[in-house]
Amino acid sequence: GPDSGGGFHPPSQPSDSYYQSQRKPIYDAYFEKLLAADRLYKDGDAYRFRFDRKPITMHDLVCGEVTIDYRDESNTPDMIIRRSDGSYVFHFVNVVDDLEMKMTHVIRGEDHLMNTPKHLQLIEALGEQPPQYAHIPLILNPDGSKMSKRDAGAAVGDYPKQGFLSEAVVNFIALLGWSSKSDDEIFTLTELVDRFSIEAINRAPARFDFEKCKWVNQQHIAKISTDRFADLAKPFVEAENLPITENYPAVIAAVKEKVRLLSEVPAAIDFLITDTAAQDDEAVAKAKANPNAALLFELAIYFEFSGDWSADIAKEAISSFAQEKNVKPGQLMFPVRVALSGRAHGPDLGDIFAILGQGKTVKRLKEFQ
RNA sequence: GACCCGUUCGUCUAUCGGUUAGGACUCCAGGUUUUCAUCCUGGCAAGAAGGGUUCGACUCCCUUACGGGUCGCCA
Repeated sequence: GPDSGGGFHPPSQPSDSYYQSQRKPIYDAYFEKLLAADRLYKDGDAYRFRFDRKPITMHDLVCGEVTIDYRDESNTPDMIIRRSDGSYVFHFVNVVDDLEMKMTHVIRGEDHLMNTPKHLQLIEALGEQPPQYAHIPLILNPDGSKMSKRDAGAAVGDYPKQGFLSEAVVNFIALLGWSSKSDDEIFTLTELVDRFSIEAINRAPARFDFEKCKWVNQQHIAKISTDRFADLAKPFVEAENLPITENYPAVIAAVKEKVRLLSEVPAAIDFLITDTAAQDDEAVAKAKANPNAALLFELAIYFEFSGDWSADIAKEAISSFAQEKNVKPGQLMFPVRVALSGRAHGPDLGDIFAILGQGKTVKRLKEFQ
């Protein structure tokens, strides 16, 4: 339908003209009203609305009192409201729809601020009462330039694709130009609804900070259940052609607090579910240079003859083995981690032991030469 | 160009005439965690500039600079 809340859909979408054709009788009626009030005049086959030549003051909930002087005709030429082809322009259908729907508040981007006196004039000419307006600041690119539709972060549909949670995105965007006036920043949707107020919105445009957006996302991931996290992460895992094994729940639980984006999940778990995961060459080289790397084969044997197998048992085994060899367990853990995962960072070592199982743990330790 | 709106750490922000200008993200340094991460502590870092008003200004006023928005038979 007509866009009253910012430019999110492309111009001349078929649905728009279809929508307008359905509602044409309604628009025609309002058009007749203006015609009868002698506020319209022809310009070719189109119709222009004659503005009242006086200062128009709006009382914006965010911007406060703003006055535009319509006596200056050069800056405010009478506007077309009906095109030569009989269709109505945005300003007109927008006003009529808001009136018809009995809108009480119109909250939209600041790019519409200068349109508002036009709408106010239309509403006054129609003898109706205007809604309350709130014009919120626009969001800028990280470098301060204006954000256009193609810029990163502009399309809300891109966030899920990049691995953001919807509630995290809502939370982060709310923080752009608005503050709870407290030190709290992470809010669920209901908390946000509870705390948000138009009065607390700033007037200056804010820049989009991708890093903080990711941090907010991480905070929300930490808050959701492991089950929901597993469901949300699944499409990303499948997109990387990784199998959803029966130990997927355990695998996913091991990395829940380690990722900031859902899209980071595949790379965080691949070594747990396949044997062909890419390795971090730098970490591998560093681990091999570690003096304790020479002990890994022996540790593998030690593990191999351990009767039972669990995260705790394996950790215990490392401790006692380290004691035998007179090294600190902590120093043994880095090369073990790299031998098992191929990288320097990852899940808790106990989780890795448990998920990989005794066989794979022993095998990877032995092969790490 | 005209007309609107704006300007506090790199970024998001608190402050509604009197504060060592606070918090968050990022970064750095410690600490906890036998590992990774989390977490905790500390650190770096700000009132665009110039004039006023005032006992006193980030806060009020003016000018300049800079940024954003709007000036369509687009939405």
